[in-house]
Amino acid sequence: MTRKLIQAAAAGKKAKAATPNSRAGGDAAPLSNRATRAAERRAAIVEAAMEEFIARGFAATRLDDIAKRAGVAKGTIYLHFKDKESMFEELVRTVIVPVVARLNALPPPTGSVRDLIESFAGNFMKEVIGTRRGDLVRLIVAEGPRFPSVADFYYREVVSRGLAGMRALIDLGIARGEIRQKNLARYPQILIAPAMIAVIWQSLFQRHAPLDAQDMLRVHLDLIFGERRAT
Amino acid sequence: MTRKLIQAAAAGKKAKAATPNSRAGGDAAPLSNRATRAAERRAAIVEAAMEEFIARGFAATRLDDIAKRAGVAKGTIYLHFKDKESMFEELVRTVIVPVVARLNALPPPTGSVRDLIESFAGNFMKEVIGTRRGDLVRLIVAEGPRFPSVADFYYREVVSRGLAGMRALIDLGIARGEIRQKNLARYPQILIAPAMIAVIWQSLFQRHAPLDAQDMLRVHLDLIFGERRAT
DNA sequence: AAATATTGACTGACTAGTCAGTCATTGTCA
DNA sequence: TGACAATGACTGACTAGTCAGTCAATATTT
Repeated sequence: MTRKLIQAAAAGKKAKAATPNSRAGGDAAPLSNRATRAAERRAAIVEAAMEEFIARGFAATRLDDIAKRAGVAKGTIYLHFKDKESMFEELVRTVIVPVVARLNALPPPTGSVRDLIESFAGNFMKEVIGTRRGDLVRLIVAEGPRFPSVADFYYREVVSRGLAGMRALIDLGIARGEIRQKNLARYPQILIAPAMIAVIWQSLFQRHAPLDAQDMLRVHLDLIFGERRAT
Repeated sequence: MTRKLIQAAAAGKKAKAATPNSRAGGDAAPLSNRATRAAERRAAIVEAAMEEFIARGFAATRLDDIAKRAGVAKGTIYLHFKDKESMFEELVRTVIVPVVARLNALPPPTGSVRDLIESFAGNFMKEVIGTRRGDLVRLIVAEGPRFPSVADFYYREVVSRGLAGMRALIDLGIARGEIRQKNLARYPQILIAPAMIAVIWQSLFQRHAPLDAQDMLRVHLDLIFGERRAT
């Protein structure tokens, strides 16, 4: 009997939740399609899981909390993921993949290398630092050692590609005479370093001393390209 | 009977360890066997706890494992620390404090600023990157958001001091004409950034692509001070 | 009605923290 | 000095609670 009441409540909740269908996609279709529905569920779980993992770390995150946040029963999670661990791994993949895709959609290389890098990095700052994505990076740094497969994946898909891209830009800059330091091409990490610092700073020390990442980046680029003449 | 063996072993250990009484205070005070022993225990617990926390993170670390590694019963931990959480916090303090102390023991500023920074950073690399201390930094990055008091402490004792020191050096470099970029003084983080990257790289990606931190540092300094003439 | 999807109560393994008891060490007294 | 008492550091079995993962019951879709 307790069961019945609970079920009724659950049913009510579901019915209610089904109406305000404010999904990202604007289609008014009833979504009675089972597959669509399942995909939505999965997306909700991924979203909720990311939130929780970022806030508490892998070990301290409870599946019950993820389920509650996703508006789903715990069992449902196991319809989509084998266990907590592989959920974490798949989650990182799921979130990272579209980022990689966008990286691959290269903007046409026009203008000076400095402008290219500045606009690219500026975009990066805006979309990563201080956002959920930035927190994800910190999460990977935090849990990487215990999830080699995650670290591997991240290295392969993001780090190595990102560095390769940076290296190409640096080579271009060197060829065009914009960059003096030829050795820089050996360490594209140096180009990225301030951005990484900003990500970490944001989540650890922002409250103590706010950091203007954009401005820091500009100073860093001045170091590489030489001081800029008046804008 | 098991008990007897353990006790005997402990006694033996104590006798051996009691001799090299290298306390900070130089007083030859007796330090009654008992107190010495307790201090040793505490040190063993701290050491073991650091190892475990670094390897597994805060939440996934079992006190039983720490106790076992320290050669101590679980209850003993609670004679030294209030609970797991405050153990973690105190542990970070305990390990960091001597580092800060050494930072404060400034080396006399002789030679060029570049040499100063290079030797300082070189030392840093050797003592931090790829060592337990480096792992501790990563641990702080990982757990910081969930332990504000740890992040606060680390910021106050290490980050702010380190940055202030760097800023002083940069100012000196600017005054002496070794550094062109005046704005660099506003972001000493840029000076530190490659070192942080190296710490993180070491623990996440070393296996995929080894990173010569020393060399990277050199390139980075070339960026700041200008390319170096032949060594 | 059958097939499929979802639920959430339940289980069992695991662990932070406790505490009554032990015993080496230290202190006291003859 | 040697015998005895007091101390408190240390132990580890135990408690109380947590949480990942399961599955029979229920709901929904076809």
